[in-house]
Amino acid sequence: MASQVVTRFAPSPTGFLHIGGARTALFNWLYARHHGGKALLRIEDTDKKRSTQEAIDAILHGLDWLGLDYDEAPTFQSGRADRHAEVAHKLLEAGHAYKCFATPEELEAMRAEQRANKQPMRYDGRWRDRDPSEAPDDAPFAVRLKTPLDGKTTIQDEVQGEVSVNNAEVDDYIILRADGTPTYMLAVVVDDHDMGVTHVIRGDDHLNNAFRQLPIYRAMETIEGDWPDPIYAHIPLIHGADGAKLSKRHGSLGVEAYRDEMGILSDALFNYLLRLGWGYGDREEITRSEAIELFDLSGVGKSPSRFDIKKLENLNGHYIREADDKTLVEQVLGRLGHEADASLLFQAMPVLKPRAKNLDELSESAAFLFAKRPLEMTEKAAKLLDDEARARLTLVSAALAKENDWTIEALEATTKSLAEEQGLGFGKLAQPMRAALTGTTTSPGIFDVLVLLGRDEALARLNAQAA
RNA sequence: GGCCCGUUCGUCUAGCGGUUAGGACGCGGCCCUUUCACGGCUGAAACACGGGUUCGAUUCCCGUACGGGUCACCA
Repeated sequence: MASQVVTRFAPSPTGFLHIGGARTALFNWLYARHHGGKALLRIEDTDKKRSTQEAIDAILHGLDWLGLDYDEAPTFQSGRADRHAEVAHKLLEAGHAYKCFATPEELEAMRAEQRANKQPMRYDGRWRDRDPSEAPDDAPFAVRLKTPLDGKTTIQDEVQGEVSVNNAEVDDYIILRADGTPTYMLAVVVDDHDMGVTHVIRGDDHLNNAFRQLPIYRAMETIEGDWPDPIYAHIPLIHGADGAKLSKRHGSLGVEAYRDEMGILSDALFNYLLRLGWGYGDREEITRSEAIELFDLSGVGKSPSRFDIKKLENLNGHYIREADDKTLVEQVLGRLGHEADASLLFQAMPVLKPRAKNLDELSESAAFLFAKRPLEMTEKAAKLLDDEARARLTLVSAALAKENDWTIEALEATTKSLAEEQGLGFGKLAQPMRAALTGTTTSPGIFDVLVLLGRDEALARLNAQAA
């Protein structure tokens, strides 16, 4: 029986869930869901100095907002140090690891010399074959993995293809520190094994680590068996618009910043991240369920991709148009910063939402509904309301005041016949109306505005600007 | 510096030996139109460079250049 697919997302809680991490999480989640396997989450919080509870919460909330759920409670790496040490000791006993008594100062001197001689900076194996009895009594020691000296290791990466590294490139790195705590390299392997992870999908900044981690699997396989190599998939990193590594300055914000500050919808970010570095023919707009159905590692590109906010916003506009009005009303209400009439907003939503590419724009476009007289005018609107325009508003106001049927159809008929009667282009009436009614020069159709505002408010706003 | 990875329009990508090199975002034009969007049509825009292999290379191989990643008792 083929083993079930198990993937994991393993962030270090040293900051928010940024775009790159979110995409790694997404690909892991999609791969598991596509194959009917398990998606797991592991918090790599072994660096106590840099890990914070705030970061853990931010990551959890970010994943939740994106709609990525996990099949088991998160594993906290910090709670598994004993198990990691246990494996380290098994490796030690079996001769796959050894005690290194070199001091940090000694190692730094070694590296300085290598640097000076332009040699690769690697541990030189000085304690690899030395008898521990040569060490001073009670001297502290770290445990190093005894990695193969020659030959080469090749992996079949699901994204990068066949990748080989000469074993000589991999030095005997530390798996257990002098204080007995495990290093990242050991912890990852032990946790992945214990969690039953079959597919390690991670950023390609870890590609070299595969060749460091594999020797642990192979050693443990010989010791106790049932430590098969995982399948690796190293996905390219995301770069900023300028091609440089993503930083806070250009796009590597936490996902909650996209939600709160930029008014991006979860569905839009999900879709955007999916298409960044992955393609499926001509498909652009892809729903969550389609994504699960279509996603595969073979569609992941090998080159880094740049973050493009314009495309995200375009997609966001699409999802705003698709979103149901009730949800959008809730979102906008939270952004308006004042008490607003939810039912009026709901009524207006169908004509508001096709015009917005993010929730801020949507909220701004709704502001005129709740504005108090006298309306604040934008510069353009004020300029538009010259004496002639005000005179026209008087005519419009008078004509509309006689209108009993306050519907789009009736108002349009009345206004258009007035324009014809006066020998005016319709725009000569509509633009001043828009300015008077909304205080701006852009809005939904003018008759939609009239109806949404209601007879009394609409006439009052028109009269306020009429000559 | 050693090692590893990458390179199709500005950006995201399709392509998997023979295509007028396709789509999307963005940009220009036109249409729709009361504004702004939406929508429709349309235009400009790419195989990094040099060698091979081959009847034929965007596609396969090797270099070069340019990007990126990684080399801790961090993760």
